Amino acid sequence: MSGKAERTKELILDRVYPLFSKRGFKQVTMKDVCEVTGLSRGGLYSHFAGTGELFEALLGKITEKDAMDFHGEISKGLSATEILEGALRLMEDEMEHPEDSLSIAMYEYAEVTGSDVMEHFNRIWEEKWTALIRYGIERGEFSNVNVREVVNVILFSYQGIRMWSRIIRMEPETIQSVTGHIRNLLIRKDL
Amino acid sequence: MSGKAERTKELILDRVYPLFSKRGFKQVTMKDVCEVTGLSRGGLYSHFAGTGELFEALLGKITEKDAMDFHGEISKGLSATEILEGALRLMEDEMEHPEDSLSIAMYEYAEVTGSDVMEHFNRIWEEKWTALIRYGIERGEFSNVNVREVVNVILFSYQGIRMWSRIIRMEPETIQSVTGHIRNLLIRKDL
DNA sequence: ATTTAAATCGACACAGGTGTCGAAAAAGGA
DNA sequence: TCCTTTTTCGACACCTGTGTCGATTTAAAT
Repeated sequence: MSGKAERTKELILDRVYPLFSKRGFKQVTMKDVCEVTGLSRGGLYSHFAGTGELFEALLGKITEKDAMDFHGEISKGLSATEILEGALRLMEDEMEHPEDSLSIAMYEYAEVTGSDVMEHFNRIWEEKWTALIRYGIERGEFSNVNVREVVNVILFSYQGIRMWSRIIRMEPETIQSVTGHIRNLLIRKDL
Repeated sequence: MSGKAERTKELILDRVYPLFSKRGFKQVTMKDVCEVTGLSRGGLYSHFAGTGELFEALLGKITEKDAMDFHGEISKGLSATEILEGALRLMEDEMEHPEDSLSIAMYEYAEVTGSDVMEHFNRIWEEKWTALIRYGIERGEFSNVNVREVVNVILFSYQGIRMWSRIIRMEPETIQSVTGHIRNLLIRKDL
């Protein structure tokens, strides 16, 4: 009788996503999960040992769809500038709608459990941006910037905005002024 | 008998600073405060109604010493470059020792209570950096950058690093690569 | 030294979360 | 249909924090 259990697990994971994306990790209790799934405490615990295990399972399910795939896009013959524009648009979307993303929950999860999920994700994004900028410089589309510096600035201002948009009112222009800066840094104007 | 109460309040505020700076806001309980002050629950509550009020009092006491006073420094006849170097060093120090600062606690406090402390502080720093950069441009020391863009990048990457250094291992060079970028952005090399 | 008001104590009731367990219900193979 | 195994239920005991309050101690004015 394995079918039922699997289906229930799927149901739980589906229902629980908005909970974590909107509230973060710490603010989600098993009681909330009960309400949103219609299951009882006992029913829940026979699938997941707690919110930690639940969130890990959710992460495992989500991680696969990887939003920004430079290498794939490069091989599709896109220019560095085109890829950059796509990436910046993605960043803007996520920064303007932080409630749809698990980033904050991941941050809190890492904070609470000491897990290294964030180091993992951070490294992935670092590598991707590094690859993109190198590619753009090689092709002569981008200025010859210090790659390490610019990558760090991109990643940290991105993360800074994400965290801060939770607690201070953030105008879209503020976000766009940062992505605009990145664009100006990279794209050569002397062509 | 007003003297005693005042002294006890001072004692509490002194003892409680490291608690908030090291653990943030949410992770500090009245029990912790009891331990660190030697007072009992009742004794504490007759001074502060809870960790919220306690933290607010701490903020009020701290706010006065304002680390970065551009206008004062400008009137002392310092060059924009000198002020910038001082500010960057301050940023580096705080980013390398986040456990000595109340920033994280303030962030969490704002998150939990919906208070606008952070908006306030954010605006202050925004104004100060704006003033500094304009000053540097006027004096011909800084490049003619887009002020708004650069100020936002500075503030957000600063805040991003501060948040993230809590959960991922952060090399000093990483931090320096960001302050280095700011320096390169601003200081003219064509002189 | 006495008195009075302020400051402190610590036991208490409460709130909201956790994880458990035996009993009940549902699923699906025979 | 019946019987076994899986799944689900919800009451339970526990934990950790909160804020309160009458009793007690301490400070300082007279």
